[in-house]
Amino acid sequence: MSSFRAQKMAKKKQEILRSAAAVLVEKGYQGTTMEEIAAKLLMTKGSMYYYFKNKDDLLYQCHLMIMEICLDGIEEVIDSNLTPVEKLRSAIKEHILLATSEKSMFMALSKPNHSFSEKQLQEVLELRKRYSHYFDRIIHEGIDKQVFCPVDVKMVRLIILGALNWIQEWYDQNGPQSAEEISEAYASYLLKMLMVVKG
Amino acid sequence: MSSFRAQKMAKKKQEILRSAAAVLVEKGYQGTTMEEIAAKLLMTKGSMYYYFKNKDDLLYQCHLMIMEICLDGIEEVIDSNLTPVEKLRSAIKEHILLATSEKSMFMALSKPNHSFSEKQLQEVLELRKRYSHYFDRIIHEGIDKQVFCPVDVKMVRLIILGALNWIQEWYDQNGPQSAEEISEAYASYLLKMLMVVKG
DNA sequence: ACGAAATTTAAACACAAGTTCAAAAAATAA
DNA sequence: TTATTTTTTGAACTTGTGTTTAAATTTCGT
Repeated sequence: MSSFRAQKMAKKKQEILRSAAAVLVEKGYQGTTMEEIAAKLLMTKGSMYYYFKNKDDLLYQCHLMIMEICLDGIEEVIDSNLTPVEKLRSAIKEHILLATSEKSMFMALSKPNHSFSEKQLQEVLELRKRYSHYFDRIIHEGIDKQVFCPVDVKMVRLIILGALNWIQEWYDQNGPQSAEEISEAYASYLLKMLMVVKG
Repeated sequence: MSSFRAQKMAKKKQEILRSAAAVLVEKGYQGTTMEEIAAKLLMTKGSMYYYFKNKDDLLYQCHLMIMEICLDGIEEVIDSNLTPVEKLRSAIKEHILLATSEKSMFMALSKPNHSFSEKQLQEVLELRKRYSHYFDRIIHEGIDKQVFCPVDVKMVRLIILGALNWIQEWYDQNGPQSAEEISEAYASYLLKMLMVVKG
């Protein structure tokens, strides 16, 4: 019955979340204003409160949405039949494409500064941990199959994700190199870090 | 004569800048308040204005100070007689030590969002470019001497600095691994990315 | 110790941004 | 069309924070 209404509301929520994500990534948590989020959609800030309890709630759900997209991407890679090398390459490329095009990543909530409730914070941290864990699994698999040399998995994962996440700091849509080129280069250089030296 | 007074004033400015840098790194630009900076020094926010024109001026000079420390560190490395490998290792370790102990890096002003004047912004960007350039020089030197394999220097530098800068997002003073251990690991893994494969 | 200069304070002000709300407008069902 | 429900609006309220300022306090040379 009212599923039509419900759908419409859900769609509007999505729009708002997308707009919020864009501002969030560009301006950071403190710099994101309800007004700017609304303005992008030709709405007034007051009407945001019809869809979300408050700013924190909005930005929290924004994080959930972003993380969900990321997780969907890497889970597809994990479940594929690719070799560890190709899995890692895919995961890296996927991450970069998301970070540059979709322009949203877990960056904004880097440090747990926000006024998120403890429950919200734990949820976001949990999703992030799950994402990191998938990278660890790929690396482990590679080591087991002896296509990657034995390394401190956590350290290498931190290096990789650090390098990837930093891209948003300098990436420019109109810059000389496309996201595609960047991701190719990043994947090959980062993989080299893990390659066994064939004598 | 009054150089005593001047010195005292300079010292106080330094203290304020240090306090500001700490808050800045932790809270980000928008999250940094004059009150918090002052509170750390048992001062009132009003007295900050005796030393700095306004918040922007303070945070701008804060950036200059941070960049100067970074540049001093890497210039010492550049001018040394170390091999390219050791130079890069030193630069990486120096950067990590600064980022974790001194806890200040160019992070905070990542994207040019702020209300900095155009002149201030250009100055900060210029210093940052200089810092990046030193890394490029080391990598180039290694390639020329054939201890590093030929790579896209800019890309590799972005990967390295990205990985390093991201450390502040997760580093915890009381965590299991010391900054020293982290820097050792990072240096060795990142260098592997550049090593020529000896057949 | 005295007076001038330097420094700090606390209160006041301005303004931006999150939030609330009653009324208006739009959408929908009858 | 009319009545009811949903959605949007715009203004008002609140709070936090940057900034100013006059007065109080401290510092320091003589």
